[in-house]
Amino acid sequence: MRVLDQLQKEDHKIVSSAEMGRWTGFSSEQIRKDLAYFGAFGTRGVGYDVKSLQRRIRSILGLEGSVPVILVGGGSLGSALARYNRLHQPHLEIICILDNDEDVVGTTIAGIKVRHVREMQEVVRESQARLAVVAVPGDVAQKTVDALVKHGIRSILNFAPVHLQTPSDVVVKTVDLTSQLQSLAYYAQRLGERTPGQQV
Amino acid sequence: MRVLDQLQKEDHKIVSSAEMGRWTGFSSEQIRKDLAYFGAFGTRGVGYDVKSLQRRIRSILGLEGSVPVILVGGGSLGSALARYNRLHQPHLEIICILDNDEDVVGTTIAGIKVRHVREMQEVVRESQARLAVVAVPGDVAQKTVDALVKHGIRSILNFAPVHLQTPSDVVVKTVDLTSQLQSLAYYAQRLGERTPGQQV
DNA sequence: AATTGTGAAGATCTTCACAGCC
DNA sequence: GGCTGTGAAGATCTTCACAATT
Repeated sequence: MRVLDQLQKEDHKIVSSAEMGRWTGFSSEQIRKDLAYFGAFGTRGVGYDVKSLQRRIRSILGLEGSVPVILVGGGSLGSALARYNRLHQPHLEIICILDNDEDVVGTTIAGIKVRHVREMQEVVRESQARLAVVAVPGDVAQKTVDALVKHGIRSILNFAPVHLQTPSDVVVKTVDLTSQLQSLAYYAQRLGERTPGQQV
Repeated sequence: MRVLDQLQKEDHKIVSSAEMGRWTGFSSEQIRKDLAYFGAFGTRGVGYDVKSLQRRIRSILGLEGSVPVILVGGGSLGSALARYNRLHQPHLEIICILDNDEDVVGTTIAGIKVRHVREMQEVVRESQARLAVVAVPGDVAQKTVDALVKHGIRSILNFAPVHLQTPSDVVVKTVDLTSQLQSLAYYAQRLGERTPGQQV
């Protein structure tokens, strides 16, 4: 999606699986297999039409129209995410920030209203959001996620450093920044050793 | 590591692979296989000694003493990362922030000095850092990484939304927040379907 | 001539199941 | 009795290689 958006901006009409491979680090076969899984999108001997592929992937991802996202946690990480302007792209919209700190509730971060966590149910209902970003401390993350799931959230991007339990129809993706850095420390110490794949 | 630190804080002496599995979402076999790869750390019939396992993993990861980390990019994401206190844990230390904005250079973010990117070589040499975090705009990320590698950085945590080219002995881990959310949108739209694994 | 879409082969990762040890 | 460490089996993922198509 990212590569297609870029190519479209640069007015490229056609792109091959090999080119997409170069821009993403995947092999061309992998690109073709993954796209073919959802249908035949390309033209043999030619490649893929940038605009039409972009439209079809967007539709597969469910990124048509405006997709509402709820952000829970208005601390330093939460507000950075709210300000992170790449998240303010046409199809994803952080519609509300929920926090439990009365001093923050009522204010605005990056133009987004901060409301109290206790209004979660209302906010989910009003917005029909199915997607949430969790940026709360680890010790309240499970509780937060349980509440989100109860009110209808189906997918969660979690920045709290804990493994979350959810029903099998709710998808959680945890991004633990400290763990990421710690695992990179392993490679940083092993100087001189050369291994084939480097993008971890 | 995260789980072991927690268990140690709670004064647990012994932990089994099954318990670690519950805390991380991995199967107990997976935990045992992964640990066994580095040696026999447990005691049959008993489990793993929390403190000694913690020490051994810390040593394997190269997290003994203080590991210096350079952060490039003092924008909203960069400074949020600097302020993110879980990264200020005993063994990882962000020793410097590099930026190209003269207005930010010379200031301090979360107690960390901001210096100009042109001082990169000096900063790497002084600190002997091998680890860097890249939080710069996508269009300058490759250039930034090339410079970091040239000056001796071996592992990079990249938040720029681009695939980076590096020599095979340099490890890059890219965290593209927008892509993460976009892929979660896919699962959010598929209501009602139940699939076995949910932690993506 | 070029590039997709895809079976088949190959490689890798995960789970099973149990011997070995405390 | 309980839990680790690990070969073997099973499952999944990736690459190869080429027919199909423009």
